[in-house]
Amino acid sequence: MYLASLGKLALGSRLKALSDHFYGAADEVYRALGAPIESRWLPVLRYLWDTGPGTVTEVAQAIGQTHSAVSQLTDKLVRAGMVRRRRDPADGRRTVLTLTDKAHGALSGLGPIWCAVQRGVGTSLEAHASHLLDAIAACERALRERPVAEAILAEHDAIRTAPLEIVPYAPALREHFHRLNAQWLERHFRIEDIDRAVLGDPERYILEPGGAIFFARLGDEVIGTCALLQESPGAFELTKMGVDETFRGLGAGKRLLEACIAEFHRRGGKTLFLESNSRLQTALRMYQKAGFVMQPSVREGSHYERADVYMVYQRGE
Amino acid sequence: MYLASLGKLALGSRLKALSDHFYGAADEVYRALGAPIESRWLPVLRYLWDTGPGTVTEVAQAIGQTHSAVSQLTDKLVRAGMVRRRRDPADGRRTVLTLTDKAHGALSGLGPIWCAVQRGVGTSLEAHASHLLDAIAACERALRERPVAEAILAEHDAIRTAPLEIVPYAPALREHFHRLNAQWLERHFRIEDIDRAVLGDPERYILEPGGAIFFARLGDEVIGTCALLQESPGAFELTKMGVDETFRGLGAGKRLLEACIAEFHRRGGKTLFLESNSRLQTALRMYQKAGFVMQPSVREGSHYERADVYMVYQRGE
DNA sequence: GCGAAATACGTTAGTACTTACGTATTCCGT
DNA sequence: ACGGAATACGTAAGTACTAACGTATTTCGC
Repeated sequence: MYLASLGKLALGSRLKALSDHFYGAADEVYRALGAPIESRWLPVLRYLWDTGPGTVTEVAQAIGQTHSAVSQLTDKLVRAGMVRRRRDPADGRRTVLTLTDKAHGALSGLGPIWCAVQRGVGTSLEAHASHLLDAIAACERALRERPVAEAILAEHDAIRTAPLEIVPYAPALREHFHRLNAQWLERHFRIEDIDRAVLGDPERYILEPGGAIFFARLGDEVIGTCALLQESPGAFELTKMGVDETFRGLGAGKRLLEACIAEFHRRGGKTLFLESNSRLQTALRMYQKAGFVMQPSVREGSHYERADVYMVYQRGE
Repeated sequence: MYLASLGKLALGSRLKALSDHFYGAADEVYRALGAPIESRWLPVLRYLWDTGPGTVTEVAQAIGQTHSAVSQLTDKLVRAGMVRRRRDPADGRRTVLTLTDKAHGALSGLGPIWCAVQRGVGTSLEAHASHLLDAIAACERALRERPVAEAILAEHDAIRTAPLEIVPYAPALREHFHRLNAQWLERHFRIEDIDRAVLGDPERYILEPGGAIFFARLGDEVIGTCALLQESPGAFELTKMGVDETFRGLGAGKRLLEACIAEFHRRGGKTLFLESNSRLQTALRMYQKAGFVMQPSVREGSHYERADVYMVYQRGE
């Protein structure tokens, strides 16, 4: 699913879709069993059922909606004969909502259905349902304490003011080389033996044969890396390009690519190629813009199982 | 929050609220930073940006919405000058959506904002954000394989056909006594020392002093329990009433209560009381209906910290 | 005890979708 | 080659909300 690849950017859309799915399923069940209620009524009806008559604002706060929403929903419930509106004699501003006898009759027959919903969701989603509920509860709590918008703006400030720089390999950065590459390998593919070797000892597998490794730093954070591997004298492979998922879109990949190409020229390389996978469309477009040209078939004797794209750098772009 | 107490029944409502929250936060950020887009545009714009021009249906499937929604959103994007509609020359039915130069310019400047969103949501919600994403992905997958509505209807069928019966204590049921009580204790309070003792060895603490324990079975499952404890000769306490959360609403609690009261009479008891907590409104209403009357103050020398309600059974109801 | 502020609620207008439907265009079997 | 089925899309109508506003009623400060 495409939305999943957007990560936290598309949280709203995915939550909405899930929400609609559950509402739809509930209504399907109510219809199939002839229950005289709709899924959207449930919070109001259950609240009045559980805690007795209540005012519009009280109900609205309990179920996390605006008083207008409750008021409009009440219109429908009154029309359906489930709820009565009464002026509060003690406070003329308030409207007290009360379940009618019809509603009491209807709701008391719904026990088995609600029970089936609880259990059916559980059997259909297994443990994921509880995980989802737990995650929702945790997020509701966190959002009440720390507004997201503020946190995002603070992050934006930090990102904008921190300088983005490309630095060459240093032993202290070895673990970052592993971390940044493991991230995308694990997400999209799996770590092959050759990856494990190279990521574990980049000095031996990349630097000693005459290659180079660069890192992108944003302030104190190491957010990306890319390597230039000398395959044979004068023939270089661009490989192990990885940018932290949460730092994509800052141009770190492009800067790393430029640094590698410059290094390739500085060393008087003759050919520069790369192998990649067609799933990584964003990366492929970046390679193309930098001057790599798609080859008609994969490279012979490729190191990687996942390689289904072979690109070669053409000097003149 | 009231909705949380409804468990899986209110999943739709809570997901919707969360969804709206994230949309709102995103829009707040876009406004604050002067970004020329809205949160609802993101899936379409990002799709076109990531994978190039696409048809209405193609976009709709990728972002999980109807073609109508995409078509109407396209109207807005065209009006905003971000997207162009073009007839597909190869297939006159299709409309190809393309980003305008203006959109390309706008989107290429949004990298840092999207990056800030990813990171800001992460810092605000900490690990909960990833848990939520994982749970969403897992549920999306599960829902595609097993429709919830069917699972619910199957559960309903099983519940309706299984007989609900009340049975007395048997050693094989001891673990159920613990399980059913631990469930509500852990959810609402904490397990006190006296609970641990009684739940661990009900034969010694309840049966031997002249009490009784009943269980509610639904088919093969043990779904509830309740105990009658002889405090002093002729004085009984109703205690340890617990019904599995996913089996509430089937009347098991009421049946257990009736069984205990009948047993109290059978043993010629003089007084019957219970201690509870004002948070357990549903249970209190059930006790009231069964003939228990709220006392003005808590019982002297109560066993429990959590007790703030004291009720005494009045024969005549 | 009186006027301003706060509150409670309903109404209106608007948004972001959905379902249902109508109209092109293409596909496909004969 | 042609008629019906499938498809692609747009439009209309409806739903479930929210935000904004208006109008009662109550509360509060002095």
